[in-house]
Amino acid sequence: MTLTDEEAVVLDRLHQRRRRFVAGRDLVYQGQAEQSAYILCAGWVCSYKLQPDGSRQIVDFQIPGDFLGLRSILLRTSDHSFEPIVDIMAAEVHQSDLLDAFARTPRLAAAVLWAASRDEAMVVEHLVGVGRRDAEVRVAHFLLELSARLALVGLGTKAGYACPLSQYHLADALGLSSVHVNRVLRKLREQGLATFQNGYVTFDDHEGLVALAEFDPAYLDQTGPLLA
Amino acid sequence: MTLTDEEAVVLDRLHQRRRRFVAGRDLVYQGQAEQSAYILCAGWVCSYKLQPDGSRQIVDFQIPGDFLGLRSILLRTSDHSFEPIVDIMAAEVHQSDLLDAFARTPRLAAAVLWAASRDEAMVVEHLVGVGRRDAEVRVAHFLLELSARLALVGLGTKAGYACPLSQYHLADALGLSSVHVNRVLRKLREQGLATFQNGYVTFDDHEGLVALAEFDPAYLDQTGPLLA
DNA sequence: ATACTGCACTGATCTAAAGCAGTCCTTGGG
DNA sequence: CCCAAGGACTGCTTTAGATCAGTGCAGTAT
Repeated sequence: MTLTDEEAVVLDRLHQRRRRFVAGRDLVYQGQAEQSAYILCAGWVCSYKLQPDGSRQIVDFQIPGDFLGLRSILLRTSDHSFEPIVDIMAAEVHQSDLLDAFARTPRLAAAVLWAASRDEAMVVEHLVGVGRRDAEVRVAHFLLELSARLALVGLGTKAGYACPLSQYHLADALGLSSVHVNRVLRKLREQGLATFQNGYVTFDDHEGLVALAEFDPAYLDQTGPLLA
Repeated sequence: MTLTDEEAVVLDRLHQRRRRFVAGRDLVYQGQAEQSAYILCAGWVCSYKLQPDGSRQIVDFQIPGDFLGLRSILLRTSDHSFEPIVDIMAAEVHQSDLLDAFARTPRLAAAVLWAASRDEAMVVEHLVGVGRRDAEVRVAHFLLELSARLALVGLGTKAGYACPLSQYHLADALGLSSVHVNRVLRKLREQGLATFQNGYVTFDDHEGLVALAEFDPAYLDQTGPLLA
């Protein structure tokens, strides 16, 4: 899909208003003005849902380039919260900006919604995986998943990548206790498959890990939108 | 969002070509012509994903009125399969029809994608629940969820509803073994909360069940699209 | 130099749910 | 009428992972 001039202009305008946020404090609280989304420029964010029982399920991680909170301004079901994992930089997008842009360029609207739908599909993929695999496979798969996503934006290789997540983040994302995550990581390390330490993930045996996780390397081939 | 005449016409044209399918045999195999979606007119369908280990995760159930396979023709990631649970009637929608409709009426495209995104959000909701709750709460919640959806299309009340699902379906949807589903159903029955038997779900104590499941009755308030 | 805090890490115990193995009951076909 | 097949149902055993209750260690504040 190639953009018309007008679409390009509209799209560009969305990238104004950069702001920084500090790690740990939820985005909504910081960016109080209720109805905004963000485009993440630098840093990591996680989107999560609190369960009635107090535990939280991390639904997805956002890395630089990802859209963030799109759904919450489109369907005002303020379903998730967002926590910056490190200090981040993000471009703020007001609801009015977006709706405005959509009204003017419906093709753009379709494209954005398409992208949103695709992301959602990946989340489903992830959650399905979480439900069925056992802890070790889950962790292995997760590390590979992240690796693939990061590689797309040039933030990692087959050897490893920088990763600011704590074991608690892993636990909340994978539906495990942090204790168990720790044990599983040790096991992966002892088996010489992967090392998760000091903010860095190292693939000691990428092949072996892929095999263990039954990871499909075609995982996120970016087939562009059909809405040409 | 009110439709223009053209949009109405285009939308109408999608409802041609009704077909029937028999229970148990996958839709894709029956409707071989690879790129079609369906609008379900009568009957129940489940969409599922096979896991590498052979088990399957039922991701969602479709009831009359639901769109079906939308994603597979929009993002050609043929991610799910569809199995009719009973004999069904569905309107076939070819990929070309839809893309055609979208090109002609972008606002319609946005609306449809919006709906798709909303459905997806509900799936996420469901899967998150599956990951965290224990078996009893999971089953209770599921029965209520279904009830709410069915009530919207006039197929059930607070007293109960007709439900063609087997205990195996429940198991695959909730990520439990059928054995365990059976036990949990017995427990719910013995506690006088709900009865799942002979193709019928009866809420013996709706209040109590809602309490047990921590079910949010505002669950699926249909907030319309903002894309007016 | 000392306390406090957050993260990584460990061992021991407990439990929800899986897996196994089988019965009963209904339905439909030969 | 008998047999086969699928769904519902049960008891027993096993296991993955949670929970509890810590230790060790770095970084920062006092």
